Order: sequence, then C-alpha cells, then structure tokens
Amino acid sequence: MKKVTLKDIAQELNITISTVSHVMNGIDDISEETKKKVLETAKKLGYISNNAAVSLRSGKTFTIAIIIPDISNPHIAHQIKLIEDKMRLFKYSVIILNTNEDEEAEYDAIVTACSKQVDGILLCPTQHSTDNIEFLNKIDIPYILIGRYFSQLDTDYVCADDFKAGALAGKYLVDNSYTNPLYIGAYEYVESSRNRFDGLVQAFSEKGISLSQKRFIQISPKADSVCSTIRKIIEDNVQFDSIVAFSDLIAFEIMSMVKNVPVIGFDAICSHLHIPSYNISVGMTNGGWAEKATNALLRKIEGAKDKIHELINVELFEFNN
Amino acid sequence: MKKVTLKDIAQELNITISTVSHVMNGIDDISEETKKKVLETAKKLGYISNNAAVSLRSGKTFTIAIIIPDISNPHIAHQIKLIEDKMRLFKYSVIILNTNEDEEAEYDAIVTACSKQVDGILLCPTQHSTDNIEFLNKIDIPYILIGRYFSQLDTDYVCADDFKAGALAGKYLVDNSYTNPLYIGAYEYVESSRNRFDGLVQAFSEKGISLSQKRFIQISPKADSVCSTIRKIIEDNVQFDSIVAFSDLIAFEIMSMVKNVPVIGFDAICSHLHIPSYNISVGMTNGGWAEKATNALLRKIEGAKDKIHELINVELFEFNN
DNA sequence: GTATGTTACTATAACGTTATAGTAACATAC
DNA sequence: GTATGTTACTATAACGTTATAGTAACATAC
Repeated sequence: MKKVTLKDIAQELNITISTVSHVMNGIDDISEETKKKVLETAKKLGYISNNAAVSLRSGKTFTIAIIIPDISNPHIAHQIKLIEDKMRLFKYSVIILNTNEDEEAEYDAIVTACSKQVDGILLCPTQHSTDNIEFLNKIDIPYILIGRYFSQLDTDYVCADDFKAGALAGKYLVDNSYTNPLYIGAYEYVESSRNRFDGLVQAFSEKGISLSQKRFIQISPKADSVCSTIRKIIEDNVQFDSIVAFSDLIAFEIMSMVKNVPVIGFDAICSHLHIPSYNISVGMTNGGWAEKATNALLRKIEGAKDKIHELINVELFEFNN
Repeated sequence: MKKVTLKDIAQELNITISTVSHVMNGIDDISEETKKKVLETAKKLGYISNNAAVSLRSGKTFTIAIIIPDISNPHIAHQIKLIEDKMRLFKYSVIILNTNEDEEAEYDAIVTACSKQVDGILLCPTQHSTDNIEFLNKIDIPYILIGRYFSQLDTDYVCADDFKAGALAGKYLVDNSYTNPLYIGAYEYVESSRNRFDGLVQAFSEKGISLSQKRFIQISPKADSVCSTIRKIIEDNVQFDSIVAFSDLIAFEIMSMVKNVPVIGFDAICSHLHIPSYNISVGMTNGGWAEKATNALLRKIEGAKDKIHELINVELFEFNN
C-alpha cells in the first residue's frame, strides 16, 4: 500500500509537519494562503491520514465495536445497518464481532475490541453469566447493551419492551379465543425471552387464565434445535392451540412444521423484509433500538455519566403479503 | 479506559520492554523462566496489546474492510457472517461499510478503510463506473470483488455464476411452459443483473424462443421503486406469464403484488432463512462466495500475485415451507 | 518607548509498539 | 588457548501523528 504522510506534504511545501497537521485538523492558526497550498498538495499527493498514528497519539480511533450473537439474523442485520449509517455521519466506523451465543467468544470479542482501541462498544450479551459485563466494567470502556439487559445489574441499555411484547402476543391470543399456548423460548439465561413469557402470562391472567410455567419450552439457539424441539413436542403429544416463539426466525421454522395453529413471533422482520406469507409478530416501533443505542453510545463516549435505561415501545403486526 | 502496556510488565519484572515484546510475539530467544513470569504478570495486570501501536510499527492491523451496498439484505448478511467467522479464526477483525449503492459513499468507504490501515478489502461494487476500482488499484491495497465484477477489468473476484443462474431460471420456466417472462433487474450498470438476463435469454433461445430486450425491466434498488415499477407494468398492461427478479428481496416484494404467476428470485435466501412460503430461487451451492472470498483475500494479503477469478456454482431451489 | 497582543508559524517529545543490531556470559571444538 | 557458537537477553531508533510549549515579526495602546 502506497503511503503519503504529513511529512511528504511538509517537504513538498518546505514547511513543518506541525503546520500541515494544524491545517488538516482545522486548528485555526495558519494563514489562508498556506492552508490552501497544504490542502491542494494533500489532494495532489492523495494523502489519507493514518488512523493508527492518530489513535496512538490522540487516544481516539473513531471506531466502535458491535458485538452480537449472529449478524445473519435479519432483525439484527437491519438494526446494525441503521447503526452503521448513523455512526458514519459522525465519522465512526463499525467493527462487527459475532459471538454465536458463546460466552468465551464474547470475551474474546471484547478483548479484540479493546485491542483495536475502539472508542465504545454496543453489546447484545450472551447472558450465560455476568462475567463479561464485569470485565467490561473493569476495563472501563464506554458500552451500551442492546436488545438484552440484566435486571440485576445497573448497566446502560437500550432494549425492546419485552414484557409488553409478550403481553401484546398474549392479548392477541386471548382476544381470538386461543387459551392454550406454548411458548418456545431461548435458553433460561436470556432475560428478554423470560420477560416475553412473563408478559404473556400476565395477559392471560388478566383474563382469568393462569398459564403454567410448563408452557415455557426452552430451546438453545443452535442449528437444528428448533426442529428437534418441535419434533419432541409432537412426539410427547403436548397439547396446544397456539404458539408464541421467541423470535420470528424461530417462528418461521415452527410454521414450516406446524401448520394448523397460529404462531406469533417477535422482531417484525416482515416490516422491512417483504416476506410473502402470513406472519404475526410483535416488533419495535420507530426503527427499533438502533437510533437510540447509537446516540447513547456517542454520548457515553463523550463522557456522559447518566444512566441510560431505554425500553423501546412495541406493537403487534399482522403481515399478509 | 485503563491501559496496561508492555512497559508496565517490564517495570514490574525489572526487565526491558524488548524482552516482554519478544515473549508476547513468541520470538523464541527468552528463557522458559522469564517467559512464564512475563505471561503471568501480563495476565495479572490484564495486558491487552495496543493494535494502534502494533499497526504503526509493523504495518499490519489484522483488520479487513467489507464494503457492501446494504448489510440488511439477508443474503449479504449471511455471507458476511460466514466471512467474519472465518476471518476471526485467522485473527482478523472486520469493519463493515455500507454504500447504499452510492458511488461517492463507496469512495468514502475506501478512504475510510485505508485510513484505518486495513490489510485488505472485500468489495461488492456499486458499478456506476470503474472510478473506484481504478482508485483501489492506484492506492495498491489487496482487494477482492465479491458478488459483482467488471467483465472489462482484470480484477480479482469471487462471484456467483450469474449467467448460469439466469439460464437455470429460464430452463425452469420453459420446462414448465412459461414462455413470456418479464425480467425485473437492477439498474443497467450492474453486470450480474445483465448476466442473469443474458442467461435467461440463452435458455429460451435453446428452445427456439427469442426474448426481446424489452423484457428486461430496469429498476433502481431504492426504497419503493420495486413497488412503483410493478405498478407501472400493470398500468401499462404489459403482458407476462412469469417473472424473474434480480434478487429474492425483489421477488418477495413482487410476490406480494402479483399473485397469479410464478416469480423466480436469486440468492436462495430461504436456504438459511426458513421462510414459510413458496419460493423459487437460484442460489449458490456450498455456502456461496464467503469462504472462497475469505481465502482469496488472505492469500492476496500474504502477497499472492496470481489472478483470482472464481465463479461459484449455482442451482435452482424450490422452497415450500 | 515600553508593554501587550496577535498572527503564523516551529520545535520537541511522546503515544506503545517492533525491527534491527548488538552483547555479555558461557559452552564447545580442535 | 584461540575461534566459533549459543543462550538470553538489551539498546536504540523508528512507525506517523498530535499535544504542548514556544517564538519571530509585526501591530496596537498609552
């Protein structure tokens, strides 16, 4: 890779690197004439600043890391698209790190992010334990949890209102006379999964129907596990008249196996993907947490000390494309 | 952010930074005893290497940039997931930059990538012109085109076999007695869109049916444009008995508007997203270009000089979940 | 005519590493 | 007993910036 440095510009014009640096950084103690010459020469030579050097000296990288379970989930991909677009406006770049729901991979991702000297982190945590959050606190880097939070920890977060989401799904079911739902949720540590179930239970109890904890079927979000979970339910002859799934992705898989009952998902993937199918989903309004998470992290990077606890409003969508 | 440096470790053990650096980098001229002490102290203090300093000195960042039109496209998101997973095995991190099909944004993305001193770039080009490719060549950075290539330029690329993809769609249609298809493609500069149409034409001509260029309806990939394009076709009373769309995303949108004819898309999104719907799509076999693009870029970064021209095989899928 | 301020620069060190080149202490060869 | 080799380090400079502190030349104030 060809490298043009401040030194090259300075030599060409017989001035010091300091002067060139001042021009480039808009420090206003350089004459208009010199400024113009520097800018012209920079353009002529094709100068591109060296972020490594800038970072080493100034401590800023204008880079953030987004650590998420899996960017191939369209809901996450969509949120990340919005974040990247917004961050770019503020001159930040985005490093993507997938954890695949693995706690150790998450730890490695945090270390990588720190090694890259990122200015901040957006993290959708695996939630197996709170270790990695404590690690983040120890190294004292600005971060915001996205999509999932720990009720027992006082961290900054921007998440969907999962309890309300579950309650909306529940309300839809009771209103349509489905009284025996099954909830297919993520593994027990994921609070958003539990919160959605709790909301569901609440909606039913408001109508005088009590849902047993046994209606919560736990799956791990690994390959094939939805399939095998559903197969087991059918083999065990578990009774149900409706299904609520932890996510649209899971709901879609269930819908391909179970045809005769309504399946409600979460994330409202169909609001940006025009999937030609009937789909009921509870999703966030106003573009989800992307915008608020971006703003929150930028404020944290700038040193804001207030706690950010945002629950994004949700609504139920019935898609029929 | 708390910073532990090599200096801190060296001071703690009364040795030089050089020695610590050698241990950290596995340069094998340090005694086992010292190695052990260094490693222990590094762990105790929570040392994380400073990538900015490493990069400045060594010239390597172990970071690559992926520049794509829009990561919220599930097909792209899926490929990027595979790339990130693979790159991570080789200690590389991935910066994502969306161009939104905008040539200037693409230029900015390249400049950003260079400023971040990435070791290489994977680019799915906007193809408005060849300017940005020439820019990449000028700055002489390892790069591989993904998903789209320029037939008139001798750049490295890993792409789907678009001509064959179009031919497969065409074969499916003729075999099922659809003789009057409409092709809804991307704007004219995107060669993969044109190649798919050319394949389609070829498949029909093999059966003695000649398709007019007027069957190629061009849309820009902006919001709402699919919708308005289709609406116009219907208003103009254009006759067709089948539709081939440039991508599954476009196909899905069309399917929500046009119900009575088969719509064939590309990318086989349903092979990893279990969308509960009937969908015909031509997609890449063996996981797409992710794996080969990753390998190709890594080899280029290591200095390989041979040209990489890979067309990934495609097949037609009929999904019915 | 001295003090004070402004303009437009420059000089220097430092950020945290690693590449390069060195060296003291000891071992081995003949 | 000299030459050669090996082990386990160390010394130094440099990567490309920016932060900090300076200064010469001129202008203005009273």
